[in-house]
Amino acid sequence: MRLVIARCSVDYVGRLKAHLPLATRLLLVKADGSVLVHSDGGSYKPLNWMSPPATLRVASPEDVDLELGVMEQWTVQSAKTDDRLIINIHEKLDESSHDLGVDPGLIKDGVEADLQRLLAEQIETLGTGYSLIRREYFTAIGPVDILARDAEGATVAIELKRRGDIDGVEQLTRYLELLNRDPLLAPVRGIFAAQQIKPQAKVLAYDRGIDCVTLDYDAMRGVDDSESRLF
Amino acid sequence: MRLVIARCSVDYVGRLKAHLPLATRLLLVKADGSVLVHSDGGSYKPLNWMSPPATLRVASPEDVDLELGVMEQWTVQSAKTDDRLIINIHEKLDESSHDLGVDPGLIKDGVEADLQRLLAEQIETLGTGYSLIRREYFTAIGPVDILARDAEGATVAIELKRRGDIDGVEQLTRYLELLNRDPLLAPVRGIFAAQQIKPQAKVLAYDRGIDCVTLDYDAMRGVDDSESRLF
DNA sequence: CGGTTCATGTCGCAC
DNA sequence: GTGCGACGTGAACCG
Repeated sequence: MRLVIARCSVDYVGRLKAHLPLATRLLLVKADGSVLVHSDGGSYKPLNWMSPPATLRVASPEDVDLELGVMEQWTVQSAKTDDRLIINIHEKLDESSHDLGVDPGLIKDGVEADLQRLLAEQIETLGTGYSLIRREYFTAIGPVDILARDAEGATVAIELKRRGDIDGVEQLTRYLELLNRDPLLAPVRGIFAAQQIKPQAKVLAYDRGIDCVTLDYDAMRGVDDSESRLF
Repeated sequence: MRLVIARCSVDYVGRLKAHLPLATRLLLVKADGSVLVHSDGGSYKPLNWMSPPATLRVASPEDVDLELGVMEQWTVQSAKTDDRLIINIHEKLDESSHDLGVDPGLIKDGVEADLQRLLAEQIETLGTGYSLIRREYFTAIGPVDILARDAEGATVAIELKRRGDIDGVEQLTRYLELLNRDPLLAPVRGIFAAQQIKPQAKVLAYDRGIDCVTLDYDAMRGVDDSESRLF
């Protein structure tokens, strides 16, 4: 990993065009040729960047650029697409290089997959008498997160989200339309389950006869035995 | 901006939990208190991070951590939420600090707004005799990108995307349903216009009587006079 | 390799 | 501040 603090301007040409005027920034060159241009604010997203795999070519500036004060020109070329990043360096304020080795990677807990596993194990959270048919019930247009049976024996399709948005309701609607064409399953009800559900997603859901359920992940994990996987 | 190369382990607790085992990484502390943990690979997304506003507190490790080899413990606390990042530093390999100043920011060209402006100016791209009614035609469920009239005088609702996906078709469908309830406008046709349209989005669109149009941004910009805004 | 869906999405704009 | 949609979305998973 190479770190350069430099006064530079940056141009990106690819899926769109973008330009960064002359200013002091951090240039981060990773081992795979990717480059990140960071300012001292914003969040984790760089001002501009090139994704790996890419190659960095360093060149002396053309005369016209030289006169504008460019001391070095970097061209970062994507190996797969014709995306290109051009960095005109006017002044290098600091530079260092470090060997970091391969990272063991991130371990996560609490993503949708965890939520799905917990809800499948605790399907009675939705109501007394509910039983699981199966997770990831496959249809022609994609898998339904959970298929269950309610106390009356009716089939229930459950769409699960961490954050319940209008998209999720549309998705569940498409599944329900398809599932209800199957005489062995029909009639199929829908439940939209999420940790948070946006008001208008709720409105749309109820308008289509879909029930909404807000899930408490911590409570559900508390019930589960294997709660302490991470620590 | 502060840069530290350190052997460290990282734990995040917030919307989910995440853990990074001990390894050598770059720790980047920005002026607004945000922290980025980068490895020497992956892409521009850090392995872990804390978004601003946040505060970094440096503490001596507890005895139990000290015995495990921790020389310094960073706690990065989000100012708005109770998200927290804990970085156990075992060894600092390098450290530097730089004053970057405020960045003038990124200038973009070629995003959906540019596409919309160009299509509105060149509405005849869609067919002879087309005329613009207005951009961002407001409805109760949101603005229709472009409302136009075709050669026969029929109203046309145009949904514009850079990448045409199934979502866009759903969105346009909702608009059409609503617009067709208005006797002054009905009947309203739909056109789904994008730089690229996915095959199944096309299938869904045609199934609903929506036409698809693929747009050539470079050609449209070429027609436009004010092509050289960026360079 | 393409298709689909999730995300600690982030970001910017309009209300 | 909040809601909403675009994004060079990126990243993971699955065929």
